[in-house]
Formats: sequence, structure tokens, C-alpha cells
Amino acid sequence: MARLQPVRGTHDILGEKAIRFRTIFEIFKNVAERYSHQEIDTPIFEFTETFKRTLGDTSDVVTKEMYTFEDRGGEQITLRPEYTAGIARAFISNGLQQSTPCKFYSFGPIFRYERPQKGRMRQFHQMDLEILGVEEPQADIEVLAVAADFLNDLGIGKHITLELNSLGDPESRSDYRDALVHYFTGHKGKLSEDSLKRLEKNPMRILDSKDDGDRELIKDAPRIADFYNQSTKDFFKMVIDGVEALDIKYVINDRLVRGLDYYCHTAFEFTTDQLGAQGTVLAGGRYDGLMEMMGGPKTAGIGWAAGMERLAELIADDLLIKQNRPVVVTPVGAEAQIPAMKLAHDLRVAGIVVDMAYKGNVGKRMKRANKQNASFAVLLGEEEMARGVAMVKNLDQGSQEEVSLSQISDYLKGKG
RNA sequence: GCGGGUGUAGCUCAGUAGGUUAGAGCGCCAGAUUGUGAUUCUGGAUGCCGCCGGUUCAAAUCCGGUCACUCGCCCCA
Repeated sequence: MARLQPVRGTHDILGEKAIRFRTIFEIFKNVAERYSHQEIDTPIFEFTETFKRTLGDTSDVVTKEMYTFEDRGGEQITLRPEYTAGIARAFISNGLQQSTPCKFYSFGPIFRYERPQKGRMRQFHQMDLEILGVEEPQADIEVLAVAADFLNDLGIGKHITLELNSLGDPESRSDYRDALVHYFTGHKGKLSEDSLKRLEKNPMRILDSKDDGDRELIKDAPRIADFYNQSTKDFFKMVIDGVEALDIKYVINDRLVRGLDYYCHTAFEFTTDQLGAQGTVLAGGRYDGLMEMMGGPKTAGIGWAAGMERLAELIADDLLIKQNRPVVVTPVGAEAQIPAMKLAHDLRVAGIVVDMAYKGNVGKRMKRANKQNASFAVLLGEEEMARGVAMVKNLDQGSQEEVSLSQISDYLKGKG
């Protein structure tokens, strides 16, 4: 038993969990298509270079979290640790710059070699939404609207806060970064060990620190809004005005940052306090610099990803897709086996969900039917066959009546 | 990569001044009911007490290691 465990940080999805996943995906798909997004499914692995080049050599994802291996042809392959790079690659591979704007959605597994904990797995699943080729803030607004609608349709909107920030255009962002480095370098002695490393690699991340000492310093650190140039201010105002017009609740969080260089302007996270340390349920931002960094044509982009496992913990039970209750066909006696199978088949062809056990006497089969939460049992024995009928039992009420074989499917559909 | 907690039946868990045959509930199987489920009653099987080693006449119990799960840090969905 001990050896037949799933690989650390992976989980089997079955039973109620599978239903939760499907429920959430259906709702996601429904919302995305309402906004006229198209499905795209890219491979779950890409050349390692695709992720390395876009995520940067200093990011944690690239330096220690990728599942990378050499395939039999000697290619360096990586299981995707995020969606955007693969979709951007597909955009370029398929020459889609001809057809912008592209509005995509996708769903599937993501892989990161991390220490598992609540809401954090090595294989997990994300729903992803992207708009490619739109520089206007209207795309930012729309993408936020999809997210808000999605969470509302899941019935969890009220437990979730939208945190919004602007990282500015490259110029604003670079000025701010310099100011931050200058400020924190002046207080090096008071920074936590982790933040000293961040100062080297990714200074904006210091703003995220949970260390008390760091937080004291952060209070007086330069604020990003003071470094916005006019075009950044205009852009961000458009986004905020749009979000307000659509009545989407939000708070500005100017400590919300993205470490990677290709991010700019809008950055956002939808968070909850109901999941322990991993409170982010959906997050994204604008990445106008990404395509060029990959060697493609300069193309704007904005999008987000939502964590399936985290959402699955939040949704209410009554939201789950109802399972179809089966009708159970039960032969009585050996001679009824084949005729019962024929009856079951006819009902299935007629579109009814039917199950028939493979063995057992009537008592066993009825017990099994009950465990399956069957709605009806259809019993077929010698007596019924002689008269061209079957005994149809309502398992909720315990009542039963004979129904002519030719009318059973209509009878069951009428009651179902 | 770093720190805390926990590993006993399919599931939820009892079980320590170390002691003989390791327990309960739920679930599962069988029978009462060989043409009728749920309820009820009767009976049954649950198991290398995570794994390896040590202490001891004797270890589920004490010690060391290891693995897994879990919570947090880091990072992220």
C-alpha cells in the first residue's frame, strides 16, 4: 500500500471532487463564451526555452519550480508552470497577429515543483483567460468583468476582494524600481534576510513581505503612484472608471506587484481570507512586453488565471451539477437476461440513463439499485415477458405498476 | 530549500508508569428475505499499529533515522 501512493503534491480527481471541477469549468466556459472568448488548448509541455525566456532567469518559477527533462530526442522539455507563455507561443506559431484581437480561454493542469501545502499542489489546474492584441484599457476592464462575473456565478463573489494596482508603463515602472532600490539600500541593515535577496533580484517583491520589520520600512517607502507619468495615469483612470461603471467592487493595493519584466499597467488579484495562507483565487495583469521578449511581433496582452483547486474549496454544495439518477433494469431469472439487456439497450437509445448489474438475484440487484440512488427499477421476468410488459417500481415511493414494453421509455421520461 | 504537527481497519478515530489474542462507529460482505431496495435483526472479514533500525525477557506504546501527509515561511492559482 505504501508504495502505491500518488506522486507527492498530486491528487486523484474522482467522486464529488470531479463533479466540483466539472461544475466550475462549465460555469467558467459559460461566462467566457458569453464574452465571446474561444477555447484554446495548448500542449502541457513546451520547449524549456519558451518558459525560460519569458519568465526570466531570476524568477522562482524558473530557478526552482519547473519540471524539466530531456526527451528521447535530446530536446529540453518543461511541463508548463503557467499558461501565458504557451498561449503566446501558440499565437506566434499560428500567425495569429493577422487576426487580432484574439480572445481565448483554456483549462488544464499546471506543474510546479513546490512544497505542497493547503491550496498548493505540484500538479494543479487553472482556468485561463486572455485577450491578445488590444492596447486599450477597455480590454483590462472587460477581463476584470469576466472575472467578477465568473466569481459571482460561482456564488462566492461576496467572500472575495478585488485588489487592483497599476505597475505603470515601462518608463514609470523603471523609475519607481530605481527609487525603491535606492530607498531600501539606504535601510539595508533593517531588512529581513529574505528581503535582502529580493533587493538583489526583485526589489518590488519586498513590498509583499510579511516580515514585521520589513513592513515598518515599507510604510515609508516610495509609493508607485507618485511615479506614474501622464499616460500611465490616464490609462489607470480609464480602467478604474470602467470598473466602477460596471459596479465591480475593488480596493487599490499599491503593494501588489509582479516581479517579471514584461508586466505593465494593470495588475490584480481576487483574494479570500477563507483558504489559509493561499488566499489568491484568481490573478492576472497586462503583459504588453511578452511577445517581443519571445521573439514575436510586438503585441499587447492581458489575462488572468484562476486556481481550480482553490475555487473548489469555496463553492457551495447546492451549486454542484446534479447527477442523473439511473433507471436500473433487473432481469428475474436466467431466461430474462438477454431480453433485459435488450430492454436496457432500447431505453439507453431512447436517451435514458440506465444501469444493469452484471450478476446477482433480484434482492442483490435491488440493493445495488438503492445504493446507486436509482429512481426506478424495471423488473422483467417470465410472467411479464409472456404479457409484453415490465414491472416498473418507483424507488422513492415504493409503488410499482406494470407498463407495456413499448411504452416504458415514454413512461420513464414522463416521470423523470 | 527552512520550521511546527501528525502517521493504528476502506473512512473517522480510541488505545502510554512497555505485558500475552489491538478496539469502536461508519462503511463492506453474508444470512433472516432463492420475484422486490432503504428500516430492523443476526453473523463475518477487516490490520506487517507508515517503513528501517535500536533499547528490552517483552514495543502500536520508549529512542534514532527515514518516508508520507498536514500547517506555516519562501513563492504563487
